Amino acid sequence: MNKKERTENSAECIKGMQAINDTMQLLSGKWKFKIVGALMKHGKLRFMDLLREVDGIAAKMLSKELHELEINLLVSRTIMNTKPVTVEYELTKHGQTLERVINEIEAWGLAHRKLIIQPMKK
Amino acid sequence: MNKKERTENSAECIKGMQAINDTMQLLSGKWKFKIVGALMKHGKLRFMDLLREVDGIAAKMLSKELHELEINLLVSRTIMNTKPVTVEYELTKHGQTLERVINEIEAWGLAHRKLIIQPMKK
DNA sequence: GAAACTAGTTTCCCAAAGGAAACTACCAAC
DNA sequence: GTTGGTAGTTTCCTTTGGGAAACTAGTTTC
Repeated sequence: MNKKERTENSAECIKGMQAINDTMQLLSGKWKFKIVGALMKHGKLRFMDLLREVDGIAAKMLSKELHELEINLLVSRTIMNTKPVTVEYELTKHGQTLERVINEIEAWGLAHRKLIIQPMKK
Repeated sequence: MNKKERTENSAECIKGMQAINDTMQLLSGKWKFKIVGALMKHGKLRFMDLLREVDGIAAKMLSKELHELEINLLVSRTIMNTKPVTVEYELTKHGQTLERVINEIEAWGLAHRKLIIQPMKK
């Protein structure tokens, strides 16, 4: 490997680390994955639906997390012209691209449970 | 969908959520992904190597995170018979299976940066 | 006009996460 | 015997994350 290749390789490394940071920052915390998961499974959901669907979350946290997801263009927020007003939350097209990531994380978790957690109990 | 199917579907849902929790618990925090990433790229690394390689980490955190990764059988710790003693950390076979997860997270982060972060600057 | 639903916000508090610096302990080289 | 390398641990402190409950505000139904 010559100097140019090493420099490029190092740059790739840093870029990759940065990319991992980007993703994890958007999805860090106790609730983001669960909210995205709920929206992935049900499509559109209103605030109160999410409050019921995401087990254990408080209104404050739901509100805060939805804001952050909206700012990052992963979730859209639509105020409906109903009485009383309802608000629909939905994954954006960009938000839907998280499916592959979430599937991998889920698959690894299942495998880990089979390989490590279950055998430990016996 | 009959009652049995609904029950099974709901059980699948819960299992999937649990799997996501399992994975994220093991890899939560500011440093775990970076440590695993460093070991994935370099193979074996000693404590001081990691301290230098993982940018910004303090000895306390590195020590704590390595313990947790070791307990969860993702990283192995080998004391070498050298003077002064050195310790080699390495991903276990199980730890190496994280590669697909990390690749997806990295790929999504890169795409996100191209789609959302870069255009915002212009 | 009181109760109940919508969608949040605000306040106050606690626990967990994380950082900086000092410290232990062993060994080698100078 | 002092400096410097190995691999950590300990202490003390600040920041962040998160939870419970009360509160705003508009609308509808009884």
